[in-house]
Amino acid sequence: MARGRPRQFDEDEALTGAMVLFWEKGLSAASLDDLAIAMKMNRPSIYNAFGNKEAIYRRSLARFCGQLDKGMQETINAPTPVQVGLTAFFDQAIKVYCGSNPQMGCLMICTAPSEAVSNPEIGKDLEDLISRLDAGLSQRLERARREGEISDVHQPKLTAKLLQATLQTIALRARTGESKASLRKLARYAVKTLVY
Amino acid sequence: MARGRPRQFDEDEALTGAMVLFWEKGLSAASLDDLAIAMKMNRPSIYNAFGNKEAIYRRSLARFCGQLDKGMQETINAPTPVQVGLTAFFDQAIKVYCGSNPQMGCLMICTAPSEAVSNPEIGKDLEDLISRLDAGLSQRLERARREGEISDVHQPKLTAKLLQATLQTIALRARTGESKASLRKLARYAVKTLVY
DNA sequence: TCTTTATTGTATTGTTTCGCATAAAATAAG
DNA sequence: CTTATTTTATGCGAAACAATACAATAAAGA
Repeated sequence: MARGRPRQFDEDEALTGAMVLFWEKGLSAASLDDLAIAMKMNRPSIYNAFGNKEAIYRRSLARFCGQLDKGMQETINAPTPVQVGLTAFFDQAIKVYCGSNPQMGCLMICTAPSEAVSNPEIGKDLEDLISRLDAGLSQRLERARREGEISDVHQPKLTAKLLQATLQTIALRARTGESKASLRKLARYAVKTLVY
Repeated sequence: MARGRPRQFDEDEALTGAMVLFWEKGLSAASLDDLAIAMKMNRPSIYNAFGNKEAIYRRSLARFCGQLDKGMQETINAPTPVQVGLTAFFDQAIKVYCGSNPQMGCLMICTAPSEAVSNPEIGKDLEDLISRLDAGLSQRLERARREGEISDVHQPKLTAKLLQATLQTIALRARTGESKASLRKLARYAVKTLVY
């Protein structure tokens, strides 16, 4: 098997390169030449292997959000108090948002909205991520309430949205260069204020 | 005075048209042809009167944020209880974010972040708006605390950031088509939960 | 009326863009 | 060794792009 000429690029590495490019520039401002450099491929190979720019962008989104969602499920559903799990989740996100190159924030929150109106599929991708995070957070809060970990006054679905709001402001503030320390402080205050 | 040939375009109307275009598409995805149509001008006149695309985008940001900031100062500093002022501020923002054409959200929050890394001046514009809103909200909360309107447990600067987080999530959710009713419910819950 | 000043519209600049056609290269199967 | 299959690399071409040159136009001032 593997009939023809073997591939010279590593699919995973190429997609990672694409993701980093889009993370920095968004979809519209990234050219195919940028993309070819970032993926270490030439344009025809890109089209052959992955399709056009938009397809690769959406695939980058999917990969990024998959990791984010999975990270959330793991940290907030770990066998720890709900506040500990949430704090761990925020800390993890802050690490990604202020990662290697600071000023990055969240690929989805910082680059998809500007495309979302003229490209409804990207709008749907954004909506889906928001819904999934709402649902995951809300379920964890409901369980915490059932198990008597938090007060009855909470409306889990709305508190979940405020926790996601915290995540989003962290993403946006990271993009403007706010420090990890400041963002961690904000995250801890949010958990303390919203979940008790 | 007004020496030469009179202008055929209305400066204010042209800038409004440009703002609406950028609000929908962001900076990079909007072409000069789009801009010429939106501003009802031809390209040379645009350059002559306003400079290049980026300059017009940043001017649109400034105008939009000026209105937002002014609206906030007026509503939250009105002679009403702090919760009432905050609710009015959110309601006003929701009206703008879900205005004429729904799915718009906030010009700054939804379009500037994607440009902020490759264009530091836009990053600065974003940072400045966030700072101004933080400051305005924080000052109002401090006054409320001094005047015994809210509890001593609050840290005004951090609570202000969570209120802005609420504003930002409203902007992002509006961009994905979430309904006014749902956003208003979220805003009311945020005020109730964060400011007491 | 003639000059000066400013805006308009046409037309064109050179560049960048995307997507693809084509041929060479490299491997597996027959 | 030959054929079939797949990826690579050069590079093309049409379209879109940002930005400007230039002449025509329209008003104010002298």
